[in-house]
Amino acid sequence: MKKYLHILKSSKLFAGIDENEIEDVLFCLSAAKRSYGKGEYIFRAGECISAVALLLEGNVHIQREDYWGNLSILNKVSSGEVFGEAYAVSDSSAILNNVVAVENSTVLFLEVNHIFNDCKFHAVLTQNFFSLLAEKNRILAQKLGHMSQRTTREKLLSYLSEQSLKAESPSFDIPFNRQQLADFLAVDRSAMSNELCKMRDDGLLCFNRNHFILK
Amino acid sequence: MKKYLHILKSSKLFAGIDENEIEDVLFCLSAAKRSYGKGEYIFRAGECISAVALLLEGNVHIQREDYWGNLSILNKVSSGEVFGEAYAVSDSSAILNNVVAVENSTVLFLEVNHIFNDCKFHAVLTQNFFSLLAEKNRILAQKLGHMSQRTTREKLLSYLSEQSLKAESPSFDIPFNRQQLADFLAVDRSAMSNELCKMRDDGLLCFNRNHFILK
DNA sequence: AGAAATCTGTTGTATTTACAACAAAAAGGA
DNA sequence: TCCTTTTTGTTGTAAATACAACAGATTTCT
Repeated sequence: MKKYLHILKSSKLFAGIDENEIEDVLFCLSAAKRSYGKGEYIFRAGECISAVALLLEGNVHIQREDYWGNLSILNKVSSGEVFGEAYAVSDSSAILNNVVAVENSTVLFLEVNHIFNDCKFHAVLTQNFFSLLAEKNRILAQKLGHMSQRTTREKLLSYLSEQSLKAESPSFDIPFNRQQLADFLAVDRSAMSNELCKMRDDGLLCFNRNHFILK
Repeated sequence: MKKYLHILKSSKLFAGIDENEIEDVLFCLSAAKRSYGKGEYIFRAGECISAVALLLEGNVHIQREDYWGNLSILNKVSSGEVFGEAYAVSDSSAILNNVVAVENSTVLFLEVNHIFNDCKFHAVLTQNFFSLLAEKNRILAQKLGHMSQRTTREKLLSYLSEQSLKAESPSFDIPFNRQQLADFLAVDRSAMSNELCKMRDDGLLCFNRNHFILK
């Protein structure tokens, strides 16, 4: 577990908690670690969960597959980030999406309802968890902003602008390849690829693989 | 304020709090009431807020308007429901969407960060607020599910199925007229209207105004 | 290095959607 | 009630997107 201390220390859930106290918190939250191979499912739609997941290592996608093999990617989770939080609290309903490891990943499960216990870290954990839920909320609202755009070009610009803003630079990498980006924005890959090139011809941006520069 | 006690009592934020204690809680949260006329803005994109809003009366839309007059409705809020919660907690960023009264409305503003104060209701308010944030989260994820559908027909079916499930009946009312539903699903109204009629012809459903029956 | 697999861009066609304009129906106000 | 406004459905055309198929480039694996 020591191996992952730096991840935990810098995760938003453990903000303000001293490094040598983290072990205590993990115990208090009945932490359990598990590893997943590439392509393995961590959660499946329909499940009910009582633990939030903190990604220690790897990358996972929150996604949905329909009968016809269409894939929609709701969100990408990188190491240090938390997922499942909205479905783990108290009386919640079943998960809506599958959660899949897109590469070998290690996950730490934390019994979220234990943070209401009267332990030493109660107050700070509660605050952190609040911020986490609120932030996830804002991320989802932002994604809805992209998805509400009517054309592929507008969706791309909306998404890329956000990424640029997040990177605080017109030059940045995105965490998706073309197929994943298309599944994330709910458009056809080849049509999207085509549109990207048109945007480049129009002088809006340039790109190479997953590196983009907005003009 | 007495006039609205039944709304407060049944709102999720005040769940588990006794009717005669509500006044105390309101005081603790520095409650402030304000009324808005139809079409008036309650919040504007870009603002930073420290109070959550609880709708006492009326209806509001969380929406965005772009340069060309296109409108996107993110969500509808009915009386008793809370909005702005993701942007009011501690260190949050600016609001992304406008919040507009679609009819005459009365709003109660509550200083959300006061629930961390050590008052008598601290624990239950915290729990309630957690559930609220988690639920809003799930609602947004569900809407993303609708918006990820590739065709207008699929979007409609996804949305209407959810409404039917929520009503626990194949027969139900939706809270939008055609234009609003189109703005909610980010499609063209006339094309959507057309698609609805085709779906009726295909025997998938029938409808009259905002009443629908799924087959 | 060489082979296999994956990723990206390109093109043409079919389908879907947006847009605009209008008519009918319903709701609201005087 | 009549008039006005709003809402909904309808149609045709233009534009955008999905779909399929393929070629070149890049990465991965042995």
